[in-house]
This record gives sequence, structure tokens and C-alpha cells, in this order.
Amino acid sequence: MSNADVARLLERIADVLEIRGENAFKVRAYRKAASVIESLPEELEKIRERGELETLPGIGAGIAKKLDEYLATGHLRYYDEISSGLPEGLIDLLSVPELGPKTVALLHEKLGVKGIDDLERAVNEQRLQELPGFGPKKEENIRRGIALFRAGRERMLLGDALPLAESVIERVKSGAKVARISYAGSLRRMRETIGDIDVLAASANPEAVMEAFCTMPEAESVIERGHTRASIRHAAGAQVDLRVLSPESYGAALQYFTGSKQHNIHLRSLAVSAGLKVSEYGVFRGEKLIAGRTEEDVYEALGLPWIPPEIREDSGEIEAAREGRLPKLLELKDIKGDMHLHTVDSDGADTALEMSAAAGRMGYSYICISDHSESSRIARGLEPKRRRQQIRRLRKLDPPGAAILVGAEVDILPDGSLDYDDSILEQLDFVIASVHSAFKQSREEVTRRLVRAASHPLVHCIGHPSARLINHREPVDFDLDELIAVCLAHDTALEVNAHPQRLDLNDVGCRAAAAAGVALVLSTDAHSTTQLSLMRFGVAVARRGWVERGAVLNALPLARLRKRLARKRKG
DNA sequence: GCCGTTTTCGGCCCGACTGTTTTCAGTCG
Repeated sequence: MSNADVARLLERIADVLEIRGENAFKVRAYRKAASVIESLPEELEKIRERGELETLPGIGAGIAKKLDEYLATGHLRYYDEISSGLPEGLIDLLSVPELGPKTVALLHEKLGVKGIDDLERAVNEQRLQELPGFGPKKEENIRRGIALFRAGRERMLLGDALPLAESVIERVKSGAKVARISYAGSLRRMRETIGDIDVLAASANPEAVMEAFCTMPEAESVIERGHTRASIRHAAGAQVDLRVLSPESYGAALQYFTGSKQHNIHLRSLAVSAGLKVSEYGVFRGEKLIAGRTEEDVYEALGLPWIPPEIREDSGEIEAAREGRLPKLLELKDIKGDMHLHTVDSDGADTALEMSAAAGRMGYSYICISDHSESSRIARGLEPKRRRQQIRRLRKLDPPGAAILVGAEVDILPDGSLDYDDSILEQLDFVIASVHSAFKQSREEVTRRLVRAASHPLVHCIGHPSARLINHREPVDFDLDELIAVCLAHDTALEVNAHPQRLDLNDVGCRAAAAAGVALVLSTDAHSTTQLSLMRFGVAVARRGWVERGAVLNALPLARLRKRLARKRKG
């Protein structure tokens, strides 16, 4: 039973309660508990074994008891009770844009709607208009909502959303005068996938900004347009929302629209208990605006230091801020080299010298060339003979750019053994061991496999540990806590693969590993010089995982990095 | 259902926009 499974159940309970018209605060309590569990750095089961469920924020006696039952039996009677009589398909309807719990309940009660097909039929027969508060427009909006739901628009990758947002910002800036402009929302928090893109602007002339936004060439349609808010559908397939505010509210709005929702709720309850009110317009004491121009002002008014957007998930950051123990998060400039790069020798597009030169231009002092091993045939992995030749060739280079470490990305075979024998591994400065096959193995098999690789005395790092491809391939199933313990015991690092489709370890994994004291290596897995710039996404994930510079091997200068790598070899 | 240097009971974040409304409910973020 994974934490994600438990979080899903709690979300589902919240959905059911909402449709049933239960107390909104009770619903919120379940959602809060779900989000806490989802971002836990440890398996819930282990916390339960220690009898510490109720120490988790947002989890009291009631939910703890239910978690107990669910973890022990895989079943929850309470859920069966509340959901009896509610068709499964009804809950899915909550994901249809325009439909909320009230509407879903009404559709079920009055029209006997049980799922998306029933709903579509009712819309086609214009039966929604019979309902109180419904007219032709609402019916038409719901029709569009159904189409969107059916299209199943998957969330964008961070790596696609960020450049898209940056291009929108450029469009707005070139079309109207803005004092300040930024993206906000989950994008600013650098979540691995993004639903809608939020952009925020401060301007003395909001109408001009709205006009520039809604008429940009990439705006396929305008979904809504008010005085301070507008939404468009962007040609790249995303919905982009814009809000325009006055400069004295910009910081408060940026704070507010960056979220997360849970972070904001927590923050606002702090404000309420201090006799203050926080909205997107500022922090108020009574009618008086006391802060709002910058985010720093807003947090300061609440007695807090500024909190980096990446950790605003209400997963302990507010408490840490109050107690003055916020982490000093890793920054892109801390990274001194890129440890996982491919070249023309396997499936890359550029040579080692070209990679070194590009890395040098970025200010890196070293890179590690780590082409694939023999078993990765599609990637033209190097068989032992070609590998030996490559090692000799790379050793002779004296690059003018970043120094070149000689490494390899070695396949972890299904039984946990490695794709090269020790005689080759011994010659390498840095050995990354990665899973590229047999993704369907059981949890026990994968765990054993990764543990065996991480225990190998010649392996420095486990590459993209879960082997997932976001939106395309599920992560392999394994016990992360066990892998972390083994890595710690054997001085093996875990990779934070910065490729936007991987981001692996993910944020939760980073937090668990770093908290345990396991070293991390941030790498782009670049297959060309242009992909070296993907490092910022790895840094984003590490920051979301509360990672500080000291936890990262490739934040070390070259000489100290070499010492660390040698330490492992000496055992 | 959770939570407490004002509270173990009575609170629980706040506002824009839309569509349907003569004053507001629902959805969204």
C-alpha cells in the first residue's frame, strides 16, 4: 500500500462527502490529510508501526483510525458506507470543467445521471435547462467541459510549460507597458507537471495588458475576459490565465497565486489569529493595507522570512520559517559540473570535446562522459572492446573547456548484476548504474535488483532510480527507504536526473534521501550540448526536496569531488 | 475532521467571474 494509494482514497472520500453535501471543512480536512500523506518522505506504514500517525499534521484521531484500518486490511468500511448508492462514474464527473459537487449532486438527483455518458445524453436532449438556475449558456459550457474531459488533456511537463510561460510574458511585455510580470502557480513552485499556466502582471493600464494578452497571435480563443482576469487557450495546447493588479498589490498577488492552496490556507489562518487578513490585494489590519508590494513584505507582515516558492506545499515550511530553520536551498550556480552525458560514441549527438566546450561556456569546471553499456543496444551501447578504446581516447584528451571525467552509464541487469565486469568498471572515474529494462518486475525483485547494484563497491551512483518517463512509463515499484539505507551504508549516491521527462529521483525522493544523509548527483543525461541547459529542472526538483548544497556531490570543486569518488573505491 | 501563547468548542482563506439572477449560487484558483 503506497502513500499515493492512501492519498487517493482520502481524496476520494473528500469527493464523496462533497457530493453528499457534507460540511465543507470536513471535506477540507480529508484533502489536507491526503496532501500531507502524498508528500511524506517516509512510508505511512512505517509511521503507523511506530504508532505515530496522529503526530502528522492534519491527521487526528478520526482519520488515524481510518488509516489504521485501511493499512491493515486494504479496506475501509467508512468509505463503503458513504459511497453506497453513489455510482462510481459520478465521482469522475467532478473532473469535468464547469461541474462541481453541487451540480453533480443535482444532476444525479433530478436527472438520474450516473456518469459521463448519461450527462452527455442529457445535454444533447437539452434537459439541463429544466433545472433551477440552468440556462442555455450553462448547458453549452458543460457541453464544452465534456469535450475537454473526453480529450483527457494530460498535464504539461515542467520542461514545456516554463518556456511557454516565458514566451507569453515576452508577448505581453512587447504589447503593453507592465511594471512587473511573472509566472505564478504550480509552475513557479516548479511542480513536475503543470495544468494551467498562471501569469501575473502589475500595470497602471490594465486594459492595455488585457488587450495585448488576448490578441497575441498564439491565442486561439479567449475563454473569459474581465477587468483583472482573463484566460486564453494557447496554440501550444495550454490554458493560460492572466491577472493584472496594481503595483502596491503585486507582491501579495504573486504570493497568493503561487500557492500552494494548502500553504495559503495555513498562512491565512496564521494571519487571522494575529488579527490580520490576507488577500491577493495585501495584508490588512482592519481596513488598513500594511503590506503587499513585495512577497518579502507579505511574509514579514506575518512574522515570517520569505519562503522559496518550491517548498510552499505546507509540508513543514511554515513551521520551519517560524522557528528560523528554513533550509538554504541548492541553487543553479552551486552546480560545478554535469555528471551524466552521452556522446556520439553511444546515442548522443555531439563529441566529448564539444560537450566539454559547451560546459565550459556555462561555467562548469568538469563533466563526466557516461555513454551506455553493451545491453542498451538501441542506444548503441559500447561493448567491452569499444569501451576500452573510448577510455583510452578520452584519457588522452586535454580539453580547453571543462575537465573530462571518464565514466559510464552501466545497465543494471534484471538480476541486479552489472553489464560490465569489474576489470572495466575499475578503470572508470565515475560509474552510474541504471535500470533500462524489465520494468514490470515485482516490488521485491526491483528492490533486490537496485540494492544489489547500490551495494557494488565499484558503483558510485544509481541513475534515474525509478526509471519512469512522466506521462509515458510508470516508475518501477521498489522500496525507496531500503535503497536509501543501502546507499548510506555503501557510500553510493542517488541521481537526480534533470531531464523534464524523468525528474528522477522526484521531489519526495530527494527529501527522503537528503534527510537520511545520502549524497545526490544532479545530472542532465544530456544527449547533445543544447540539453546541458536542462540542469535548472534538476535543481528545481532538488529544491522542492529541501536539498542544500552540502548534499550534492557535483556542487564540489573538482579536486574534492575526485577525493570523494576515490574514498568509495578505497572502501 | 482538525486544532488551540486568547479557545478542548467554535471556529475553519478569500475574491473574480459567470450565468442566472433582482441579490446570489456555484465554480475556480
